[in-house]
Amino acid sequence: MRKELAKTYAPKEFEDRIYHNWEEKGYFHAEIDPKKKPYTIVIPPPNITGQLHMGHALDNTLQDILIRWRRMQGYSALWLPGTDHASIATEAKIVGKMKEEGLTKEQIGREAFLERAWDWKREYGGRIVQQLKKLGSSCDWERERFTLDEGCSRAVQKVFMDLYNKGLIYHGVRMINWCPNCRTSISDIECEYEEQDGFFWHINYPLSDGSGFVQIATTRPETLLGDSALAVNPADERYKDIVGKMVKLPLTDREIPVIADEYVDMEFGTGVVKITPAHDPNDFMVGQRHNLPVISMMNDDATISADVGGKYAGMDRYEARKAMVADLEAQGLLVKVEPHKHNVGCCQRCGTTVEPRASLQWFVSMKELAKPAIDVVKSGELRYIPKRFENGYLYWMENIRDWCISRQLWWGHRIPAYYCQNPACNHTEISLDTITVCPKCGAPVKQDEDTLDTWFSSALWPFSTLGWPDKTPEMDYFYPTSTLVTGYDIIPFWVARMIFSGLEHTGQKPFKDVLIHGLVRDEQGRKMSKSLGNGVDPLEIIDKYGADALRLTLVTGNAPGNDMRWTETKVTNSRNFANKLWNASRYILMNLPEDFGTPVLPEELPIEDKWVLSLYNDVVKNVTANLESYELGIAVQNLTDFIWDVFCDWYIELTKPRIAEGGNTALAAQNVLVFIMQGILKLLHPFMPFITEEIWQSMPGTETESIMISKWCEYDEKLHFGEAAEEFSRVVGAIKAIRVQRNELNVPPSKKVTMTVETKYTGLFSDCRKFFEKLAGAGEFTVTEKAEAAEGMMTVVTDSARVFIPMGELVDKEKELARLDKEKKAAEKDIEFLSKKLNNPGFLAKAPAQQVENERAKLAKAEERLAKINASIEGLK
RNA sequence: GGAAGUUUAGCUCAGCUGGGAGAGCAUCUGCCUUACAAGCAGAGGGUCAUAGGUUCGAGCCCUAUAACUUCCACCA
Repeated sequence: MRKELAKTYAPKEFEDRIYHNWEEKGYFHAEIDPKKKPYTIVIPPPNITGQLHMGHALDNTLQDILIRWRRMQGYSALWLPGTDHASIATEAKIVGKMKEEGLTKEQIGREAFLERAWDWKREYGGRIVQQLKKLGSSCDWERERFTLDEGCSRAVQKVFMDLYNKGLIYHGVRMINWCPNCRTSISDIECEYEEQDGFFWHINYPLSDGSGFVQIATTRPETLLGDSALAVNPADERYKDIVGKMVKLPLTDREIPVIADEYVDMEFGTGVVKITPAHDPNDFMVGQRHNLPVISMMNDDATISADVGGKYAGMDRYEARKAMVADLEAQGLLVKVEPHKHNVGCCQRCGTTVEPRASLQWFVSMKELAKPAIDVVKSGELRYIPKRFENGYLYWMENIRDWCISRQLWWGHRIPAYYCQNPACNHTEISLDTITVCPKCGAPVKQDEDTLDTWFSSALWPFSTLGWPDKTPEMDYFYPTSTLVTGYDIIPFWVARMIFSGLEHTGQKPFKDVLIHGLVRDEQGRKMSKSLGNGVDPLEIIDKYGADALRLTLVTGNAPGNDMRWTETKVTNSRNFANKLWNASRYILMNLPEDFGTPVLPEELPIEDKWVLSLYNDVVKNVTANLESYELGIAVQNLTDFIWDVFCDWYIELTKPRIAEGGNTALAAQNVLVFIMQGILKLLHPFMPFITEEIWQSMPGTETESIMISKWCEYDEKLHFGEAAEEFSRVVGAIKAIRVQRNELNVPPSKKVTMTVETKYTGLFSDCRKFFEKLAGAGEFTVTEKAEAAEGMMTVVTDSARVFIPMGELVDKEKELARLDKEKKAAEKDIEFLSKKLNNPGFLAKAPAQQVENERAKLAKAEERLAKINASIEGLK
């Protein structure tokens, strides 16, 4: 039983119902099917702390379009969904919540804390999934995964162990970025630089031998407590004599040497640098070269440590800075203070100024892993769309630094390293299973307290979700995945790491294509952000306009990799299009006989049917080709243009007189209408899944109960009627030209006028009489091979016809002549342009034959038009 | 300091391998034509940032310049 289509387009009435129905029927589920080719997308797992924003909406719309399209094409299309545990973000949320209760995580301990975190995950982790469903995402929810679930955890441990055994993971003291607020290390890319106004403090360090002072300049005077040396450039004549001498470190009783190192820039500051190996990456390297002690002067929360802090111990870093500067000034060691703009590293998550810090952490050694990941892109085996994003990727990979993967957090994958507590053994064992005693000496072991960077687990996402490290049928069938869709902002964080991880652990690239999209910005082109409060909530938009309108908006006029601006008028346009489609369907449905079945195209088709079928057929080809090349914006443009301009504004109008007429001509029109409508719905389904389904289910003769499982359209040679299409465009051209003139003379559309058409295509125009009546306001209508212009007649000239319309006083002879003269000039200009081209020997010799042929045809048309204009002018005179 | 992107109609943007510039919105004109006023029929509006070059032919390719944006690096 077909469903009646509601009178007005009200997406809220059916979107949720349809989604539930799809889910119930299991259409989202992808099975391993040897008869089908696989097409796989793994979702960029949203954070469990996240709420759906426009970036998600765009990202998931693109994925859903690709998946739905491939599914309809007959692929076993798997869209594998899941969420990310988001270690720092989630832990911060839990810690924040506990703070409200007056608790810290240390107070309740690791186990209780993790319990709370899991509770939180159970309660809120599914929010984003529900929101993705609102968008229409056709993910295989039966396969939903979580980066911290058992399988993913096993993959993480296995990878950790393998890399460790290969010597690609090491435990060591290196310079890392420390966030004093999150109380953890963060990786280099999690550190964002921000220009801040600061100061340059010039400080005198007294020479130990009392022979004077050495002036240094620093932006972080408090780090002086960790100084191990002063450094000058070996080539610097100014300081030649002091190299090797000792200076007294102010505010302390330590003495430190003056050393010489190439690293020092003679031009900058005073040419003398204080070396603080524990708190600056460059100083750390200088320190290593000169065997300087690494003196840590700060605690985890950026307070001054008790070991070296003296009276400043326990003070916050900025408090200490103030106090120390005051003390230096009091001692006369502060020379001057200059304002200084500099870039300060900030924690990507919380914005706190990070503290560079030498610290014992786990690292992935990157050089060797990066190499195949570079090759696979360079060789074109794995491609970015658009290609330009390969530059940034390759640059990053070629200049890769080791990846700090340990985090001083509890929510995450605990590092599977066990340290023997027997100092004489001191063995480190990496184990997939929990162990309590050292396999070497039998002494008790202690597991590393730290967890791994969230991105360590997301790097394995394309294969950990398919069952790796086990050899699963899923791995065999769905891996490597087909397309990864994501924004350019996480190429280094995620895409790059998946690529080298996939190659290293599975021996295969994790995906074939990476489709990159841009950011959705606000109306003024600013990034949407929480702090600016300029974000647009996709759920509100769905509520107001429907998910289809939102999806269409996000994909229309957007090229891969480009940012787009959000404006609400774009959504209303999309909604208007949906409304158009809705009403076109209503027109078709209300004009069908009760017993209408599957549409069948008659053998003999009238010319307008051939015309529209031909154009439709082209759309099938173009939409498919543009989807193939990831030009989703162009594909949808092809579709909407055809549906609105050709199908609705022309073809449906053309069918009205035929349906009124009844009989065979009506029946043919009904069949063509339904045939094309079903095709359009299918082509549009990936972009606008809900409305197409709702209409589909009210269409007669559909091949499947749901459009989701219908077969994608294919270009059909039998529907190509090139000549008929060309011929019918003459009629369209004439109707358009008549409309222009009527409009110009302010003739109301309702006023019927007498028309005499002079043309050599008399059969064609006679057959199309009803269209002139319906669409051009023709009353009496005569077609002849030879007619004459006369007084009081409007003359409409096209390439293929002259239309004479007696308008009485409405037509002023002089004005008519002037208008025709203008058209004549235009035609002459065309002819001149085309002749010049065709008389150019270079053009004739070098342009492709088809091009020359096109230009000749254009010239012939222009000449024909000119002849008609001339004849009309003569006739009027 | 390095790299990339953008610059096309008043606004937001398309324009795929080079063949006389497009859409939507906005503006103006006329229409409640029995699917749709969330609509229909029309109109106006562009030295495709600038200067060179390649080519028979350039919005598209090359070089330089300018403005804006972003990413990377980060000098104490």
